[in-house]
Order: sequence, then structure tokens, then C-alpha cells
Amino acid sequence: MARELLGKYLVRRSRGREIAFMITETEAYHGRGDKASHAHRGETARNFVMFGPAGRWYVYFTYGMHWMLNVSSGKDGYPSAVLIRALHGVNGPARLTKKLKIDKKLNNKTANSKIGLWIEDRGVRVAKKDIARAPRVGISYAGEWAKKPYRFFLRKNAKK
DNA sequence: GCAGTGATCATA
DNA sequence: ATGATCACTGCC
Repeated sequence: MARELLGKYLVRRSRGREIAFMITETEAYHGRGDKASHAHRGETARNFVMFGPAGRWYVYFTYGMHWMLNVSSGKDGYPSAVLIRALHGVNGPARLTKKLKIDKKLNNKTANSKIGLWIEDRGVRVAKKDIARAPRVGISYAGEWAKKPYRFFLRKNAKK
């Protein structure tokens, strides 16, 4: 799913205005066994969305100032999510939430236009060769899991 | 390189 | 109740 989201558009409608940016970078957090995942230590008040059905926003606050945007994935009961790390022209997971005015209010909401934050396929074709993989960012504490190539991003030469 | 900033969670 | 930690950013 982290791969599939590349090239799709993240659309935000807030106070009557609508903006959309193509998703260019994602990371996968995959199951309880994933030491880098919030779900690794079980379900808590913060991470419960990861344990629910796919397609809901998992929004959390970190470092005292940043909101992170994820979308839940996997079957109901299987804790997993995709972190949206960058949009075309908006690099960085905390920057994009600031730009799109995303915060706690969207947590656990199903991604759709009613709630004002959703994903659209606008027909951008992403070839497999345009997708690069790398280890995830900021999780060096995760031992072997820190090395897994669960970060996906569009190569610079990919068509925009 | 590292300060900023506060919610969250484990420990007690 | 307390203290360490943190899926980051921006300025040095």
C-alpha cells in the first residue's frame, strides 16, 4: 500500500478551500513485530487506529510541535499503517501536516471527502522503475528493522 | 551539531 | 506522580 500511494493525490478541503498534492514519499509500518512501529508494544490510546480497519487517518503529535499523518492499512486487528512523508513540493512529514492544517481532529476518521481529507487517483502512472526504496527515517533504535527498505519514494527523474 | 517543545507511556 | 522518549524541523 505504501507503494500504491505514490503518485496518488492527497486532497484537503478546509474552510471551503481545496488543495491537492501528489504523494511522493511514504513509509510502511508493518505489524506488531515491526520494532520501529508504534504498534510494537501493543495497543494504546495513541496508536489504536493502527489496529483498526484500513483507510482511516492515524494522526499523532510528536516532539512537542509536529503532527504526523498516516493512513491505516491491513485487516482489522492487524496493526499497520503508511506514513505519508512527502508531497510534491512539500518535503517532510511535519511540513505537510502544517501546510494542509492536519491535526488531532482528523485522527481515526475514514479518508473521504466528507471529512475533508482524502486520496484520489488522478491518473498518474508510476512505473516500478520510478520507485526507489530505502530504510525508514528516524528509527535507528529498531535494530534489524531499522535496515528494512520500507521507505518508498518517487525518483527525481520520474514524471510529475 | 543540537535546541525546541509537550503528549505519551512505562514505571512506581 | 515522574521522567525518558520521540516515525521532526530549523537554525547554528
